[in-house]
Amino acid sequence: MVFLGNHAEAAGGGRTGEEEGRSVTTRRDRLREATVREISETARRILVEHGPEAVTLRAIAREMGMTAPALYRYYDSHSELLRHVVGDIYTELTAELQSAIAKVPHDDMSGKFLSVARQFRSWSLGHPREYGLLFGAPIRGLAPDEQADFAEECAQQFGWTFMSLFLELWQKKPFPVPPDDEIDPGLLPQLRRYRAERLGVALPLGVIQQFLKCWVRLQGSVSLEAFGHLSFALDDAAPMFELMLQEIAPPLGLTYAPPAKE
Amino acid sequence: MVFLGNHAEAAGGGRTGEEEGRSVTTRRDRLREATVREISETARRILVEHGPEAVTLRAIAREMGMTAPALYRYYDSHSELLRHVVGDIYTELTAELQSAIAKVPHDDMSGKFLSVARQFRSWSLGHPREYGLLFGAPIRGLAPDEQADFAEECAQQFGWTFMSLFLELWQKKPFPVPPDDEIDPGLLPQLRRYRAERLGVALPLGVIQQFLKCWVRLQGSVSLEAFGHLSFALDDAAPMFELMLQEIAPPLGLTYAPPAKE
DNA sequence: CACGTCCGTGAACGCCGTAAACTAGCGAAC
DNA sequence: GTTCGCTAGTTTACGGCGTTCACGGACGTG
Repeated sequence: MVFLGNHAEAAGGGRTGEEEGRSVTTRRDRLREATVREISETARRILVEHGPEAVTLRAIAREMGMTAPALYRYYDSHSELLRHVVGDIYTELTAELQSAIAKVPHDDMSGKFLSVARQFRSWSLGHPREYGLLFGAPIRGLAPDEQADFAEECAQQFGWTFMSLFLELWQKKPFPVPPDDEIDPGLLPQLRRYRAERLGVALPLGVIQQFLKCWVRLQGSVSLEAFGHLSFALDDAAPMFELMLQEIAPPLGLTYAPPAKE
Repeated sequence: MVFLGNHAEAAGGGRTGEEEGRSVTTRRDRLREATVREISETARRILVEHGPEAVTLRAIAREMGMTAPALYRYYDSHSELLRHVVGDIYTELTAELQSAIAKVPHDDMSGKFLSVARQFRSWSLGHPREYGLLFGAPIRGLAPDEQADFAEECAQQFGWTFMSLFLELWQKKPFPVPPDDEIDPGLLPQLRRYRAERLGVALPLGVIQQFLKCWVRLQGSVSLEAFGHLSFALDDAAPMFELMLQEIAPPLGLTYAPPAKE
């Protein structure tokens, strides 16, 4: 599996001419890395302050005191730059979720589950522009290149955060899952494939089905709320979210507890 | 309440100089209306064939054998044109859902419910670009003007399709709903406001809560699938959708039935 | 010192939305 | 029946966009 704990690496793509192996951090490389970081941060700031359509090469460069073509020294295109920003955001989100898990006592699985779910929601509502970029309609900087796409990799890391919590949950205290012969025959091969290709661990397909059911409810709720598609009726959908958590928890052998008042 | 059955009206905004009341369909008006329709259709076609970012004024005009500034005779801006396209799509979607309801025997509420849910999903998967425009991250042609926004009006009509089915369902055969004092106190005033401002009918708040719960699951599932956020694990999420319907139906007093094989 | 590599600029191309000035033609009024 | 006003369209133009290219200057290394 992918599963890398740290995320500050894989920066330079290995231009020609280096002799492999030794001190890769020449002075130039350090400057370059700093610039790359500044580009991402600037793009992110423009995204937050002025919306996704304002994240143009010229605006980023202007903000940095450069001209637009200079950015081509760092990214091949506007799309690629955006994809890296997306990757960074995924990584940040993943870190926030991990930290939400870590804040809970190690054996309190119910607490971990509720904590990560609530943190996902609150991050999403607190970063609507970023959320839209990550989970909105797949339009702009799309077209994942044939190469290992940076954003895609970070997205998998993000997904793995939930999946691994789910695995831990089932391994520590198995909850009832449907046997294979009660699972929709059209779903079985897909679950099998997912288990083989992405998980690579032996576990009942019913666990994966249960995971997907929960995931759909969780991200479905968050998406609707973050995109404003519940505001036709509600200003604050938090109670609906908690209601969903109340429904989701028991079948997983978890006990619901209301959020700690701050 | 709004509730207008037909939707082919309210075209001309009533320019100055007419003497009110009589034959509003002068020859010029007819031509103009035809052009307006052609603009929408062209924009829609470009959207479907080349994606949302290709729907530019110049592209639409080019396709119609005109120049871009001519379109300003019909719409004040690119955004306003897009909002009208959005409205048209909402209207089409609403019609499809209504027809899905109408295809089912009048007293078969379970059938109606399942039919409209499945039709919503299949329309969404069959029209991903349109779906993204309607329900994606709120970015592009946004900013609903102070005036009665056309797209917004069509969206409400769309929402009403589900809400009215739900109402009919509850009126014909009431299902159990939580009493007011079991509803989250933070949710109560919101439900009350929604009932007063948008529904204007007397019904228990628990019904509205139940409606919202169902709506979140339904549109949440469809959104995730239509935006490709389930493809990390599944090629075909239909079984997951059916699983959700199986869970949703009983609490509403409905009996699930698998989709008719075509 | 000389060289190559990298970072950045400026100008340019073809898109885009939009504004303004202008024109051909229709419909109605004198 | 001519005239007039309104309408639907054009051309031109401006600024901003992504992107390409030719150029220069700075840096690190031999």
